[in-house]
Amino acid sequence: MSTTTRREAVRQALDASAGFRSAQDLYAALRAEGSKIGLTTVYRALQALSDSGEIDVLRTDDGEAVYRACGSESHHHHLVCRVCSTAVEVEGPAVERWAAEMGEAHGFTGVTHSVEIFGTCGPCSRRA
Amino acid sequence: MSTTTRREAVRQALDASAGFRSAQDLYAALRAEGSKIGLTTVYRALQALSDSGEIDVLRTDDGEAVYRACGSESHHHHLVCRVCSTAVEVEGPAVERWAAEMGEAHGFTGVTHSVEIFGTCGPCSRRA
DNA sequence: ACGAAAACGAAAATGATTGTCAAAACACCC
DNA sequence: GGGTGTTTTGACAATCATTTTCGTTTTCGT
Repeated sequence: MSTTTRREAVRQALDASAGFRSAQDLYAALRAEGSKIGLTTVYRALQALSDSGEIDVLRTDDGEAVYRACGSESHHHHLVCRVCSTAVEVEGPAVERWAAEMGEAHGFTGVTHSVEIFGTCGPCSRRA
Repeated sequence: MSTTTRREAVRQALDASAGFRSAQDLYAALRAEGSKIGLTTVYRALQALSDSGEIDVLRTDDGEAVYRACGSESHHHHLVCRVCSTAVEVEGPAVERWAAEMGEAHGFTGVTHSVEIFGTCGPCSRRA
């Protein structure tokens, strides 16, 4: 195929969806499209993509890792639908500042934070 | 004791530590103290305690669930040390408001959020 | 085209968490 | 004290996402 091959296929599969998807999920989708890709490779591609900061990762409540290709390369957070897992990128300068201040105030160094907002999106709410 | 003995044992083990601990971890600690408790029971106790809101749960980056007995019953977040997992409870009214607003602005309903701050605490920083 | 190095994929291994199920602890009544 | 039904418990097996392992195939530089 084309360039750094299979990784591209995974990235495209992610680009094609608006929300977060699990590795197993992406694997199934790719196989369904006829790709002969292996599960191992999907995991490796996702690992590489998240290491290089090209995609975002988070953990669902039941411990499964889910991934998403994001529009902006800069720091941001997500508003995720519990039902269809569609995600909207949001920013909150105040939150960044607050987190940094809290860390400093308690003598912590190398402070980072994780913020996710969950809810049911409009369409899914109406459908219920 | 009305509220089962085993659950109490787990709660006390949690109370005794300042940070987040994993189920496996607590199980090992209890066994080390001579308790004949089973792993299954530890999980059941933690489940029950978190269901009733008596303890907080979060997932580490590698997907393991960790628990903590918190001082306040009200909504709050944590500043957690990456090294020793000691946790400080913090509040951020501004963050709560921001999360709610974001959800509303995008037509989401039943909005909740998860916020955790990570860093290396003073003592652990110095030790490095 | 040729060999080293990197990428692949199938199957086995890992490790946390959950399900099963029979035994033990308990409650309540006689 | 003895019955009897309910709840809790824990050893062990089952699940399931994620990792490892390890040949095999591709990619690349020359």
